[in-house]
Amino acid sequence: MSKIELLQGTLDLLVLRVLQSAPMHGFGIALKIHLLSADALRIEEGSLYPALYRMERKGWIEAEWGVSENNRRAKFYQLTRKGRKQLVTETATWQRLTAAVGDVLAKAD
Amino acid sequence: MSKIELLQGTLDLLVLRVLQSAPMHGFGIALKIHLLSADALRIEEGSLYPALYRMERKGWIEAEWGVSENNRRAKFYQLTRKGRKQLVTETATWQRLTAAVGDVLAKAD
DNA sequence: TTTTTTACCCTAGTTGATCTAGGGAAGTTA
DNA sequence: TAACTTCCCTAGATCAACTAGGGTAAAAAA
Repeated sequence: MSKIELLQGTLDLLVLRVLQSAPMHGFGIALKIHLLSADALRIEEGSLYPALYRMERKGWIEAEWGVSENNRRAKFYQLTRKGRKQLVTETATWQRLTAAVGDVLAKAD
Repeated sequence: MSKIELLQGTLDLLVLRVLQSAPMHGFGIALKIHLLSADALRIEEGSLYPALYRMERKGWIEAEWGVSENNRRAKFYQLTRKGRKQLVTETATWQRLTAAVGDVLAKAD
């Protein structure tokens, strides 16, 4: 039995959006999403790291090893130009789909 | 390469909501969602019928064979008490998660 | 100084919803 | 009678997310 803490397909969007504000390491991305969503969204590491690889492979983000605020070894990700474009289209898709679901929920009678 | 026309996890919610207004057969459910969403959501039959079985197996809906408006053999589904409860909780979850994603999108800077 | 905790990264294997790509039957229209 | 529409069904593929681990090194606690 698996808990669903995330609408499937939104993780990429969330990561892209958080990275838009600043380059960040994986652990930090998860933390920030958790905080900004007021505890509503939890990103499991087993979801996050594979997602980061996918996105890197697609050329949306790129990584660089560095040292974190806590003096730990960390991989910092930042958006590429392609990633910025992707963020725009995914945001639009998100708006369109959620609006559509909202319409059905509101008007079904 | 697969097109994503739906946020994963929303199909059950949409079906439950549409059935709340009236019992309906599968084909009609798909049509109604398509119409209400102004063409934004398309339910493939290969997604819909397995979903209906799942939901029937979970006791959220129940089926009865009948005859459609077009004089065709059709299976009419309606919500059970359990299905109505499920609709309430899934609607709440939907609101919570989309609001949370909205927060991240809005406040990430 | 040793132990425990925290911060960070990684991955193999499973699950499960959705899609693809069909097939079939029965009524309607041409 | 052929073509089209409406309606139902299913096997197999895909792929994102989850489970459930493992590892290293710094920091904090004992």
